[in-house]
Amino acid sequence: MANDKKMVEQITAMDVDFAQWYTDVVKKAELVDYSGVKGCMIIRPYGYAIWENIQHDLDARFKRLGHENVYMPMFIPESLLQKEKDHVAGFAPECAIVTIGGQNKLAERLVVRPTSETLFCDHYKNIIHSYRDLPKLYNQWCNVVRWEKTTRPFLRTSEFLWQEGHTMHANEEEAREETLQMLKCYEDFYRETLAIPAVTGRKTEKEKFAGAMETYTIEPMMHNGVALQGGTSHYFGDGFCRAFDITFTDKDNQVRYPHQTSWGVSTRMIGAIIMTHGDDNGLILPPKVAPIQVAIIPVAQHKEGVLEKANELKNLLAESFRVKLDDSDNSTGWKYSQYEMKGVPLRLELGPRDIENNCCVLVSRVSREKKVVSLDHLVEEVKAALASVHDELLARAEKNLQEKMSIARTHEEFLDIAENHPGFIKAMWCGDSACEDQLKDETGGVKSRCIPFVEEHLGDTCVCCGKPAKHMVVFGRQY
RNA sequence: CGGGGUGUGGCGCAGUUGGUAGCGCGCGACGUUUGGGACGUCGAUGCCGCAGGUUCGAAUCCUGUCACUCCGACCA
Repeated sequence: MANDKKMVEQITAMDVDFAQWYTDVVKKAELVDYSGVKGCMIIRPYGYAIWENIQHDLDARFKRLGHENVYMPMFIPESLLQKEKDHVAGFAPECAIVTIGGQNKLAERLVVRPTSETLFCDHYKNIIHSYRDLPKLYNQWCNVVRWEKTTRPFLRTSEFLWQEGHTMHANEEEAREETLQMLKCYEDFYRETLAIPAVTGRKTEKEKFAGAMETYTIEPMMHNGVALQGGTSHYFGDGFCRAFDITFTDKDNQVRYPHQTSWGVSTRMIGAIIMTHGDDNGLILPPKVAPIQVAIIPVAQHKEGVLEKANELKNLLAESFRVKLDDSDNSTGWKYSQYEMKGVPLRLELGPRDIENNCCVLVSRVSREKKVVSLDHLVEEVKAALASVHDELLARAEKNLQEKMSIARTHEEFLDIAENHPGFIKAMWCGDSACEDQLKDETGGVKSRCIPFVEEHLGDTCVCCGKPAKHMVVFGRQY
């Protein structure tokens, strides 16, 4: 049995065509189907179950930090969206707008929410009056619509599912703290739950969210070296509050504007999982979000006692794990491939020989090595095997991130790396967005990802213009 | 928004100089199989993207239109 042999012919190899590989995996693993509306995807049960697991984990993290869930309308009156000028300028080009209700033309057009800052502000205006009303720590799970020109399942879709946290604070310090805390929350989630390492930091002026004073971002690197903006956390200052006239009376009897944050992650994370962990045999799911953690495959299931024993193991394991016993009449080989394609982290094979010896075979999706284990300590063995899958995935992704991280000290070096070495590039930068534009033009799409929290001193001058450098920036192409 | 490509059973495709639609996979039944995508027999499935036109006759030729897709540009 050759481990390096590609077992699944329906999936295009990564090296041949990464984009096609991605599309194949998304379809063959039954995560999505295309719908009749451009850019809108049907998230199938297996894909949606991943999202549900993500939600459960993240939601618990948010609540532990004191946040409450709410639900806002999906329609925003156009005038409301226009209250904050930077915000509307950023989103206007990609809004879907409802103009007819029933049979009648609407008096005011309704924008299908691309994000809900304005709705939250409109509501906060009514419920925030005193410092005693602060902080307000709200979150909502919902869908949003952004009319994208080019779309790809999970990575960029016209409609997507996400969570958006919107908080209000009595002062700047507290709001800034919240902004950073939530980015840290995302970073922990990415590592601990998705097994994905990432670069984190602050967006440059040019890449900031429309209307924000600061945007912080988490930027994981995909297997092919391309970045994915994996989540953002924004500090707004009091800009929206001034535009929406939200005020409160502080302890000292002074009327003040609250300070605001928002933060969000979306179904795009599923795209990050696919492109970070997947291989030529298909998807590999981090155990903590895998809808099926253990697939039990009976061997020679028609033989006396095999299915009975398999069911017994299923019931035992189901107390601690998400388990599926496949007793369909597909061949065992077909089942092996099927669950590998769908990224199930652990396979358990059980046949007559195993039953005779009171053991079974565990196969990790990452290494595809078979390990014979005794049935006496099965729960512990499975637990350890799943933990090891998580660790291996994280280690592998970290290795990829390090290997594809380059340093550019000169302009020529930057262009050479951009051309010949896929991945992130660390370089010094003067702070002028003209240099960002120039580098992007010259390289055909390499943009600043962020100014990392921990900067290194790589030199004194900007990699683009040669003027004194202000920051170290991580650059890269993005999805 | 510019440039290219593709629309034919569920999926992937073939279809010659116009003659009334085929293959593989999948699907269903039965039988044999079962430790890395098994095999045989039988069977079901088509407004050939849509609308016009040419013609005795159009999947095929002409015009228009719509959708999808890839590469740019734009964008979280």
